[in-house]
Amino acid sequence: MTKAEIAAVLEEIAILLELKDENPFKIRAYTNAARSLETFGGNVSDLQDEEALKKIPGIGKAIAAKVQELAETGSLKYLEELRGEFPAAILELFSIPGLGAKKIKALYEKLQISSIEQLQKACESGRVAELPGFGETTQTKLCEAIAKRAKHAGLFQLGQIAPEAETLRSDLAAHPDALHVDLAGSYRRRKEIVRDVDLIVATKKPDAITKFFAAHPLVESVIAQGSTKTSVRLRSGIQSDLRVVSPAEYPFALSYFTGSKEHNIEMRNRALKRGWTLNEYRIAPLPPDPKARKIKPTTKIPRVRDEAELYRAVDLDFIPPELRENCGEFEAAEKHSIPRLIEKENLRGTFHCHTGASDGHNSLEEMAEAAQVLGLEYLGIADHSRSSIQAHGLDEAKLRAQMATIRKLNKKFDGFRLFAGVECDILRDGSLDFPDEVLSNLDYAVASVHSVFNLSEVDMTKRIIRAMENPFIAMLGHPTGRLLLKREPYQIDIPAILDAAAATGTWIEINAAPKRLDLDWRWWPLAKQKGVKCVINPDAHRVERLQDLWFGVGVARKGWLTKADVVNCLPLSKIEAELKRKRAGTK
DNA sequence: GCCGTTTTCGGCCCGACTGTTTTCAGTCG
Repeated sequence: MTKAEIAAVLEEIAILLELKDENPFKIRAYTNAARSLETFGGNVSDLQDEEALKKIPGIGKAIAAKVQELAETGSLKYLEELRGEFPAAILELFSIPGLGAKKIKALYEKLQISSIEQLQKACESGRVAELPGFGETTQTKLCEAIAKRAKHAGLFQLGQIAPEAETLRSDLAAHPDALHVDLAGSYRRRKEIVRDVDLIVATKKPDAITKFFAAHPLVESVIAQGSTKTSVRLRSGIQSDLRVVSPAEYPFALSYFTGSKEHNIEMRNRALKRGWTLNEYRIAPLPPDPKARKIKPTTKIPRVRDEAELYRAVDLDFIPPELRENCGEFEAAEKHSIPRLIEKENLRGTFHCHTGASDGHNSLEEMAEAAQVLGLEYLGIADHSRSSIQAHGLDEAKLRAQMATIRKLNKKFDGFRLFAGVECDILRDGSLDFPDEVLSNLDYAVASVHSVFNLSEVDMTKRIIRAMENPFIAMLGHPTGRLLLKREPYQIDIPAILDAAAATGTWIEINAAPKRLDLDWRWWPLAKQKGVKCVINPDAHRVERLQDLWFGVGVARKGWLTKADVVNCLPLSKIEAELKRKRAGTK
């Protein structure tokens, strides 16, 4: 069982406990444990050691034993017992907005409804509106929600919604009554998957901003509208929430709605320890507790005009939004050891791009031109190799021809260079699609898996490590092969891959295409610790997509990487020597 | 069920919005 699968089981337990009307804090404990496990950087094999498990925050004795049982046997008796108490389809009701555990329980007990289909019938016959706590409006809304369910599946790739999010931000920022505007939420934290788009606006005229937002051309329908919060559905199907606050409240609102939830809880705890209460509007002194035996000393509340001052108020250095996942950022901010994270401007070139020669859309000249417009000093061309038939992979002759064209083009450039490479398929047994004498003529090669995804973890790991051991493979492309929200990663032992990368001097790619963002940010602190170098590549198949590098930088920042960790932050004058290092045997 | 500078029991973030109520429960983030 994978980590993600085990986390999903814990989530399911939480939902079933909710249906049983269990102690809400017990429910939260399971939800917390699931989240904590998802962000845990270790290996699945670590999950079989109860002592190691208990060190993960939010996992204590009881949950550790359950995770261990899952990791060892692939099933869990406790879960089976819980599942036995409700029909299986009842869980799908949680995907309907407006329905939570209490209402679902009422529907089940009073009307024996345990699936979306049954709910739809009951709504149509008017039986739902008759239940206590329900009404005509609720019944109509449920009907609408069921009809729209497929379109609003609720999860989106970051890159899918970035254009809409940025448009809303800039249009709100241009409004004369908007004093500050920011995108918050998981978008600001650069999570690879987002559920909604959060916007915070500081203003003295909240009504004007709210009206402007609700009437924006990107808004399809208004879900809820109050004095401080407006929720809408955008044309793409994603939900967007706007909060309007006063300028004084702005830093608190921005911080609060940026999250993550786990990060916020820790922030509040830190405020509580100082005798304050922190919410989305302000820091205030704690109201006196009549039960307290002695009066708690209160620290003077400092002035907070921006997020940096908010962190300073609780004795922390500023924490960049990408790190706010409660994964060690508080310890680092306390010790003044938050690294200076990589920025988009640090990138000087990139390596994994395609042209019309394989499955891309633009010529070498067009790709080179676009890279220069972005301010890059070099661009590596890595079209597909011959085995990738579906992507019109290049045979040896075509590859040689492309190489010759690149050499010729390079004579014309001033202060810019194209590197001739290939995205070489890793075949089933770990051998490469081209022999060494072909690879050795290129400036570099990316090795990637594009076929036979269903090997066992052991075989897949061996296969990829064998490819990495080839001296002409400079970097490993999209290491897990995942397609976000579409295809699961293949089974692979990432720590072993990282060890091999460190031992062979092979760079690991952050594939910046929004559908991949692979290798995932959660692994990079471990990679860095092992001395593995990162390379951020857009895997661009057309000129516009070179800009996906921005998403890759977001992943690197979430992975705590600095410009020293990312090889393509090196200028043209230094990168060539780095490319030759591995094939020369000097790592 | 987890956790610990109010610590091994007794807390556990908390405010906005909606709809069904007539002061609040449920849902959501």
